[in-house]
Formats: sequence, C-alpha cells, structure tokens
Amino acid sequence: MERIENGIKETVIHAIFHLYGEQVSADLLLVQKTRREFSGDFTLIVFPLLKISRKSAEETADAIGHYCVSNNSYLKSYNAIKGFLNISVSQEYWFNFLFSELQREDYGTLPVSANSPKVMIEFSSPNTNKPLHLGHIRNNLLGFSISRITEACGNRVRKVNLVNDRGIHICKSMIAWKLFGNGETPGQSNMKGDHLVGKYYVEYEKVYRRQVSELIEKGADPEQAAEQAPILLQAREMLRKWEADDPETRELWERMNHWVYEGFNVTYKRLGVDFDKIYYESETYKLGKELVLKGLREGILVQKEDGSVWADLCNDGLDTKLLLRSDGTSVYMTQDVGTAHQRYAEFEFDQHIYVVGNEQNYHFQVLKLVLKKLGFDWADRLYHLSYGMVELPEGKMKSREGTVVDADDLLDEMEKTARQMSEELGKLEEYGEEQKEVIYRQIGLGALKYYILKVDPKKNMTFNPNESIDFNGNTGPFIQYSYARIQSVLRKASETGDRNIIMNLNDKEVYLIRMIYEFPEIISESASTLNPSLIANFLFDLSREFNQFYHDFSILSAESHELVVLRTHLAKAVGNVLKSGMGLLGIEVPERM
RNA sequence: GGUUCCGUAGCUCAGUUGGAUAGAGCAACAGCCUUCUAAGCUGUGGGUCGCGCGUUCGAAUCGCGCCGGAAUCACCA
Repeated sequence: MERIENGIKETVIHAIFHLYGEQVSADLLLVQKTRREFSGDFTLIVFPLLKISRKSAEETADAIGHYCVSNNSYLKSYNAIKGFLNISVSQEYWFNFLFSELQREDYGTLPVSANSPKVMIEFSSPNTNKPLHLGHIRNNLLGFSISRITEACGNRVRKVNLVNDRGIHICKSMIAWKLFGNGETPGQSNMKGDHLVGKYYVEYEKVYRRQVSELIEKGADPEQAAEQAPILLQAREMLRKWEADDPETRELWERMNHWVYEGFNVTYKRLGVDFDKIYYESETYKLGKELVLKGLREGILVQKEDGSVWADLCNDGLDTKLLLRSDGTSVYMTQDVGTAHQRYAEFEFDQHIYVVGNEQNYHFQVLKLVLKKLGFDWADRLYHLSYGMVELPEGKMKSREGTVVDADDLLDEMEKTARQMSEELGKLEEYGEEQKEVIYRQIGLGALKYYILKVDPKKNMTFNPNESIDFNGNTGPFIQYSYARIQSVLRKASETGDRNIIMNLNDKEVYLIRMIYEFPEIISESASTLNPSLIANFLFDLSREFNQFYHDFSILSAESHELVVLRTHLAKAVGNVLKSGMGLLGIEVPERM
C-alpha cells in the first residue's frame, strides 16, 4: 500500500526544487501525524528547510503548502503555524481507503511465501524441577506474541523451546522423591505432575537447610556445611550416575520428567502457546564439544594446564570464558554453541531470536562472540530479546519466602474473577454453560496477557495482582469489550447500501480512519523493535477513540442511509483491527461479553 | 570496581530517527443509562520529565558528569 507520507515527501521535494531550485533528499523531510489540537492530517516540519528557502518559517511553510495542494490531487488544504505545515488529505481519499483496504480482514499483515525470510524464535525454556511461574508467563507471552508479529510481517517463523531437563536441579527433586516420596505419583495424589515434582524440590530445600544448620550447630564452618550436607552429596551422586547412564537413575529421571511435561503441556495449552519443535538439553548438551575441540586445534581457543578450554575475549572488552571443564564436560555455553550450530544446519535461519531474561545479557554477548570466533558468520543473525524481571509490589519473588506466583494458580484466579464479574453483569444469560466458560477464559486470559504485554519488554515490571484483574481502563477486557460491542452492532446491521456516495466525514470519523491507517506501521515497528507493547497501546488508544465515537454518534440510527453504511463499515474496520491486533498479542476476542 | 539497562503525576505505564501547551489508566471527587452492550462516556484536581552542565532555532528524547535502583561479571544454568 502506498503510504501517504511518502507521497507528501515526493511532492515537497518537487515544491522545493520548483520554489528554491534545490534538490533535497527525502530524509531531510520530517512528516508526522498532525497533533489533535490542530487541523490537518499530516505535518511537515519546515525548520530544517529554512537554510534552503532563506525565508521565514511561516513564509516557507505557506509556499510549500500552496504548491502541495495545487499539485497533488489528494492533498486538499493546509495551514501554516510557525514552522509547522499542516496538510489535510481529501475526504475522498479517506472514504475510498475505508471502503477498500480497510475492509480486508488481513489488513496490515504481509503474506508469507516460500521465499520469505526464516526466523527462529526460542522461548519458554523451562527447568524441569518445578512448575512454571509468573516469570515464565512473561517469557511465554512475549515469545508467542513476537512470533505472531514476526509472521505478520511476512516471515517464516519457527517457534522452538529448549527444555533444561538435566542437571543438579532435577536430581534434587529426584533424590527427595526417592527418600521421602513413598512412590507417590500424580495420579494417586491428584496433582499436576510439575507440581508434584516441584513439591519434592521444595522438600529437598527444606531438608538441605535443616542439615546445614545441624552441621553448623555441631561446629562446622558454614561454608563447609553448605557443601557437605548429606542430601546435597546424594543429589550429586545421582547426577554422576545419570551422566554414567545408570539405568535405575535414568529410569527415575525419565519418569519424573515425564510427569513434568504432562503438567507443562496443560499450562501451555491454557496459556495458548505452542512450539514447532522442542529441544531437550539432555540431547544437545554435548553438541558443542566437537566445535570447541576443533576451535582448539585451530588455535582459536586456548587450553590451560589442567585441560580446561577457554575463549579469550579480552580484546573484545570481555573476560575469558570457560567452554570445557578440566574433566572434559560441557558447560551451558558449550551446549548453546552446539545447539545454535545444529539449528542453523537444520533451518538456515535469517534471524534467530532468543527470548531470555536480562540476567543472561552477558551470556548472549559471549555466545555471539564465541560463534564468530569459531568462524560462523551467521552469529550476527542471533538476537537476544532481553526482557526485564517481573517483580511484585513487595519486591522480588523469592521461592524461599513463598512469594513466587504460580502460573496455574494465577490462571485459575484470573478465570474466577472473570466469571464473578460476568455473572454480576449478567450479559451472558442466553449462553449455555460451555459457551460461558469459553468467554470467562478469554476474558481472564485477556486481562492477564494484556497486563503483561502492555509494558515495554526490556523494562522490569511490577505485577500488581489487584491491578492485573482489573477489567476497566487500560486493560485487555476493555479492548475485548469494545470489540464485542462492535460485533453486537454489526449483527443488527444490514450490509446493503450505496458505497459510492462521498459525504462530509466528521472529525471523529476521519480520526478513526487515520488511526487505522497507522496500524501497518505499528506492526512493522513492533516487529523491528521486538516490542508487542506498541501494538497493545495502539489497540487501547483505538478502543478509546471508538468508544467515544460510539457514545457521541449513532451508527444504526444515523441521519441518512449513506451515513449508516459508512459508519457500519467504519465499525467493522475497527473491529477487524482490534481482532487482528489482539491476535498478534495472542489474545482472543469474544463476540459478546 | 568493570559492563549493560532503568529513573516521567500518589501508584502502574505511554511518549520510535530531537519538534507545537509532556499524555493515558488506576486511585479520589462530581456528573451521564425509556436511545446500537454503562466491562462505557464526560469533567475536576495532580509534574523542577532524578540532578547539573553542554550541543541548537528547539531537549523527557542527543553528549558529558554526578545521584539513586536493577542485572551480570562461576569448572551454575
């Protein structure tokens, strides 16, 4: 679609050549949306042009404005205030735009073809020793939304998850289960598998702390005690056995991880996220080793006397980084080097986005550098979407103090509140129980997702439970409600009518069309900055604007038949954008609420 | 201490390559439903944009220096 701003710039370039005899480049020209208080649609800032015109700001703006209006058919009028040239686009233009482009359901998105760029997006990446919590929710929602947005910009997207299924953390749950579990299974206890495994992780911590303090009471040095608690030694022994492929340990490991996956799948499903491929660290953790050894042979990496292998990144302003332990085993970095290599071999991505918290900024800086040093030029295609921590009003979540917000509990809570609220309002009475449940879920989830996605990913955010279940103001349900109201109107409207009559659009109508006109740019901006909050805030503004319009003007009882047709199409266009915008956030919109 | 990020209304947040008088929501108070869904709309109060200096026609935005906060700097992941 041809952007009006570009047309204006082109005309202005001609104007300047015509008026002042100088050829200017388009990037000297700044065209933006005209602010609400002034009349006009687009504003050219003329200050940078004064050196060329050698006239006052107002004179220059006036001359350029005059030229634009007489030489560009869809530019209708202008006004010049100081150095701001406000230009109005003709009503015919907006009218035609509304009845063509804006009626498409896929308005704002680009098609994906076999030649489209390939983008791999890793998100979620949980450990398997405990259930998902609020921090994971932010990760999953961001990852999923970024995937949708990236796809809407015409990329082939592959969503991947890297499950951290091995290591000392799962051994801790395993040893606690073995010692105190009496064979407890999720089925017996009627507990989600991930919660059951998490329960034993907590149990481990309890026992461990008790043992440490017992050792200290007996006179042990605190640091030594922390290292020598019997249950820790048992967990380590279990990890050793795991690495040695001990059948019994492996069997227990498989069993407990399986419980966890069943639990995770339930949560993923409720959250509405999914993956194209799941990688397991137990299968990938050795992959980098060969690449590292090859790098060592080629002299890119260095080996210490004890046999450990390091990357020297001092010349890049970083430190040295361990890649293989002295016993030859891999560390996390090694694993990520191998995984990236494997993924490139499989998918040949043009871009690989890692949705991982900002506590790993350093890790990804190092990862890119190491890959680069090893000679992989695609290392430049890796991008770490570093998002901020989620905190509670009282401060950080601490598992030790039991302040961690569990994902399943939170989802239950949101749904419960949505149900209460809906029942109070009593607007769904004609619906069956099943349909009602669907809507409660949509609203509860919509509130949670929107609450988290409306803030800039890179910033830390405060999760206030009271605010998150608020359904008024800048919230998901507010946008859902706006959509539902539009659908209600559309159900009552008849589609017929003459679309070719041009009439005077009122300010609010033009403003709404202008806002929707922005949508494609909002999407591409949010894709290039990997920031769904731009879309969230846009949808809120659009909803607010529509609600005002809805309040001030009647759609179905407008003064003339033509006006009814116009406003019906406008409402439909707004509805389309709300629905597809929410879709990009991974949020569903109900037809009624 | 080094590196990176952040500091905008009482609270939660917008403010994209520097542009006109810095905006929303929540909370408080006051109004609007015989009219398309009041989960809505309207109004009132609320700010030295952490502080200072600089760059220029113009700075919340860019640069430098402070102050305050976060993350990270493991033979952890």
